[in-house]
Amino acid sequence: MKLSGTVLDLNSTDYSSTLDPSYTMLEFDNLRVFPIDTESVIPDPPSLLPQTNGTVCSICADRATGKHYGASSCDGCKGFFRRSVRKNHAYTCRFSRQCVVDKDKRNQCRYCRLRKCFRAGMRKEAVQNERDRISSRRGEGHGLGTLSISVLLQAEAGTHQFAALTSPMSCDINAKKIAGVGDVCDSMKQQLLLLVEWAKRIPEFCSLPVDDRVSLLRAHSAEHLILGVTRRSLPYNEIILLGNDFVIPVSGPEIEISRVAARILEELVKPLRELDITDSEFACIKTIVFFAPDCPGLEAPQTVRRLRFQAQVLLDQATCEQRGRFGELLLILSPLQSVAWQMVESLQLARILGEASVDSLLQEMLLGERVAGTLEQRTGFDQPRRLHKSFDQPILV
Amino acid sequence: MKLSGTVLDLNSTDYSSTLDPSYTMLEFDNLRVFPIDTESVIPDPPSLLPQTNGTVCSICADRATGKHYGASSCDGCKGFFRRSVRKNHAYTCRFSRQCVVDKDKRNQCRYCRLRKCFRAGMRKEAVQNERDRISSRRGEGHGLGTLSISVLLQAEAGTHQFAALTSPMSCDINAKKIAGVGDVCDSMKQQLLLLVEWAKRIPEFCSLPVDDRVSLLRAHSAEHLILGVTRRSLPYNEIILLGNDFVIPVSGPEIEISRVAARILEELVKPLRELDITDSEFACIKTIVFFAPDCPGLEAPQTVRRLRFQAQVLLDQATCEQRGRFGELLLILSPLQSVAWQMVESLQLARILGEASVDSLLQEMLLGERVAGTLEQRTGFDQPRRLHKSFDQPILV
DNA sequence: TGTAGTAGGTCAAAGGTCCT
DNA sequence: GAGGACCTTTGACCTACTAC
Repeated sequence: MKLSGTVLDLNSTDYSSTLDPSYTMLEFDNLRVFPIDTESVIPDPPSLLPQTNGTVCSICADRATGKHYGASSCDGCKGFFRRSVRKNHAYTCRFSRQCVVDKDKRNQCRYCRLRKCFRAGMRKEAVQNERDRISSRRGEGHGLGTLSISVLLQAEAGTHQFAALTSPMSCDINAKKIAGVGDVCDSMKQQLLLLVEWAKRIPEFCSLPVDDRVSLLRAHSAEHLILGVTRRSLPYNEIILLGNDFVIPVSGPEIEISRVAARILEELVKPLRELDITDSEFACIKTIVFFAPDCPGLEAPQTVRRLRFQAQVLLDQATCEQRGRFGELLLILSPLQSVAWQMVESLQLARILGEASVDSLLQEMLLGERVAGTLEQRTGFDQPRRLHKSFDQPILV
Repeated sequence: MKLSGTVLDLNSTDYSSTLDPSYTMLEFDNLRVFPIDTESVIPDPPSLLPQTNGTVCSICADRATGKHYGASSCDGCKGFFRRSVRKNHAYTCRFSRQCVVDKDKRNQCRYCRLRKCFRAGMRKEAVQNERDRISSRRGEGHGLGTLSISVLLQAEAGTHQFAALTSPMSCDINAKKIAGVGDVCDSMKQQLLLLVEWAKRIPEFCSLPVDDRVSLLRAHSAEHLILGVTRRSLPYNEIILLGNDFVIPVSGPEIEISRVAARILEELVKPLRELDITDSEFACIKTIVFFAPDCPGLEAPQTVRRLRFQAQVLLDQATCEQRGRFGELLLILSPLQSVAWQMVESLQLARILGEASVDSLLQEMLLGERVAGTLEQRTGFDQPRRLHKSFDQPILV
């Protein structure tokens, strides 16, 4: 820590641009409490202020001495990361894994500091063995698998963009309308189409036989709906937020719907919020759910199994060696499956009672009923098929 | 952290910025502002101190262990200064603030000792905030984790012994009889009672509130049945082996039953055989399934969640760092849950069709129907309850 | 051949631990 | 609870290797 580093350094840089915005926001919000009006506080000589992102440690906001292990950081965080990785340290947080990591407090919780190192982009592979050098610098594509975090994150981002065009979300949570049964069905339909869009952005999916593509899309679509609504609802306690900007309160007028909403909040939102799940982790989980090798009628189950294997190894990496975290995330899949089934049952009931008019897409994907060619039509999968009989090339954008 | 300040900093006139004005330091402050004795303004020159400079504590003349907080000092004075500053101690001198501070008498007046620390050049700014705990030394008993592999293996072994007494198994697989619906129900009942025996052998289970014990036993009993039959059937390809020595072939006379058997073989036995699952891993998985924190109506869900966490960390350890193995094992839980549900549905159907006479224990544990006191009666959980109203001690052997 | 960038290493002086 | 002998961690500063 150099002398010039003061609290005022915090003013100078837009941290959110250098860090994954999904996790530390809370901490940074806290930090920003003081410095919003910089001009009025002290007119610092420009020379003392870090000019670029590169001069600030993305872990603790101390002055950075360069890029280390993949993240711009100070010597302290650099040394801390190296020691932690070399000695294979397993720290535990004495609090609730939400400790603030800044220049002053960085030594107060090693668990949270190490987590922040990983999240800022430090990679343990970059720490070398004692007394030896890595020969090839640019060896970035580590691993056997073809799936990569970046592909998954891009697929996610692309789909979100796509969704933003379709249905813009309002800002004020209190202004949102409570969903009726019809709104829920609309949202589900919309989200299922987004799932197809998402899948199309994964090259490994596109290389599968067309029948397997359809099978996978149908197999766990309900879980994907629940997963999506869970992610969207992470900030809330009493409501879940649908993709079409409607909300479902836990104590709403539709008993059956609210029951599912309550389970989503209790069994999924709550634990995931406590874990403070990252975007990468979410992307991996979605992929793990998607590539379901037990899906009935699969032509290439071993390929799907291999893809799921890659995805779970990616998730393991994404959890940054935090003791128990990988397991806790995978264990979310059980309640996810359970809640998804309850949702499907509710939908079925609603249809029987005549409360909901179930679209043929919902019928095929969620209720598992064959409606001739629905999925193929909606997704454009059938077109190339007409062209050549044994089509198995990537089709889509 | 670079300590740019030198001993000479004490000469600076702005005492208020370096000294806490609230208590003892204020007096020292005053001493400097109105110097009664001029020596006290500047740190004692090393030459005036007894013996050689670096090896002697400038406060008490004990052997120094280095420079601490700006003054060459012994560990005692170092620790004393840190504690005093951290805790903001305000000492007072019982005499006339002229106490001798040497190795023998340094503990006789804390006021004079602290004053001498400051005068020797120690600066309170050099004392940092509290850090994270190290706990590398004594605390290997990792306080939280009570669950251990050996307890789980013993519970397993004990239950198997118990089972061997009840129903001995024949050796020749070809000699075994094909199970009818009644045999299946008998086997399930027997296995459920064994599940209770197993649970009783886990002290952490016995320490739970009695209602939670009952809830956990009911919650995932179907999965435990499937898990048991999976393990028993690991050597086979075309049949599953029940606990009462009957078998179910995948192509048997009972279509509904065989369908479940086929899924068990395909989705559970096959992948677990490929992984060559060990006893320890199996024991952990069983425990993970058992301690289900989302189980409805739990009094102590956090305790159950902690136990499951311990179990999954144990499983992680049991996989011996083999890349991807832990994830593959946890991902078995999805088909396990799915197959278990299908089994329950089949059972329900069989009961409705009058094919099976479902015992009240099965009814309560598998079908989730409340049959007054069945579980409590069968498992002996009610006896102590009758004895005292608010019973919550471990009951069983 | 130099220089920027980022690995690796060192050790004084912080920290914490735990028995007395 | 405080003292202090003893051990761990931190981080400022340094060297070394590689790519341009």
